[in-house]
Amino acid sequence: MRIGELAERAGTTTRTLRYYESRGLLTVARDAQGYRTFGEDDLRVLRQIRALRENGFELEETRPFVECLRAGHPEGDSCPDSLEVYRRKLAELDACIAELRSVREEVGARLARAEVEATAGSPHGPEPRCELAPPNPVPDTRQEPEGDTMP
Amino acid sequence: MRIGELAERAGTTTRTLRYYESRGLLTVARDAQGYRTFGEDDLRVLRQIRALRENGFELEETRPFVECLRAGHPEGDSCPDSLEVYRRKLAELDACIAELRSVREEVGARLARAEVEATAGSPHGPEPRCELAPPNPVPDTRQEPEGDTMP
DNA sequence: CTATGGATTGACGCTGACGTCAACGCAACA
DNA sequence: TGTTGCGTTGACGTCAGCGTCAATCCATAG
Repeated sequence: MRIGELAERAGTTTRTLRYYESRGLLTVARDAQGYRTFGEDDLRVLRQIRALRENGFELEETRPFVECLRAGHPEGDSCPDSLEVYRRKLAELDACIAELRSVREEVGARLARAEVEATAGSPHGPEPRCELAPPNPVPDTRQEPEGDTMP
Repeated sequence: MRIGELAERAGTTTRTLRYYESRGLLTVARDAQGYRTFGEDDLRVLRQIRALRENGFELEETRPFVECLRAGHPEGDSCPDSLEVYRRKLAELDACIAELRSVREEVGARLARAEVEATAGSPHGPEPRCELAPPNPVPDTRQEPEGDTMP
């Protein structure tokens, strides 16, 4: 199987696969023409990666799962490192949910307070979008002393 | 008041203020030396912006609040456009929280399932971080038909 | 006179996960 | 002999919100 077929079967693009390879997540063999050659195991690895990505895991966080699969285990989460990633993600999710709820309450309160002074307008279609957790962690380059609202 | 003082009083940097100006959020007068000159109203505008940003509002979403303040209203959320932003943000937050909870359940279930097969390891310090909502909406360049898991 | 401190503009860097060219090679089909 | 159609590498673009120089100017303190 070559890169185009694999991409299609995995529901992604060739660019993505080459990117994964550049990150060391895909080990690639070449044929006589210099074309990348993949097998069914690579497809399994890819599906694992995509499944995790869709749940908001960073690419780097999928590495233990990939290595676990490549070590011959039937599932990517059969290894302790993968479980550790699960646990970290759960903690992240819990923290994120708590934070979002607190923000939600504050915004809700502000809206309610502001709506009292003036007659409100007409409801209107919203277009919500959401971020799972990791991508673009809002550059926290500045060192924060201790307890800070995390944006 | 010049830019350095305003930055310090608002708890931000001069770079940030110049950036806001470039986005049209700050209207700036210049003195004889070409230095930017600010007043107390600019400080109020800035505080409004920073407060919203800390709650996960995009810079662009603060614009109605800024314009509301500049229109002479005592609060940035005294105008209908600002309220509309509040409502949109509430919808976003609700959608995001729901999504995160569903992911949390799935990851939790996967962890539980995987923990059954092997004796688990030692708990270990997590380092959670969180995203409020808008920044970096995970490039949805591909057109999705309808119901998709939003990553 | 010069050092210092703050101001100015402009331009590049950074993060993640790719998208999007460009310029090319290689094979099969007409 | 084209011409598709796949593959290759390399490099730049994207999104937000700034950080980080660099070179220069201005005024005040010593």
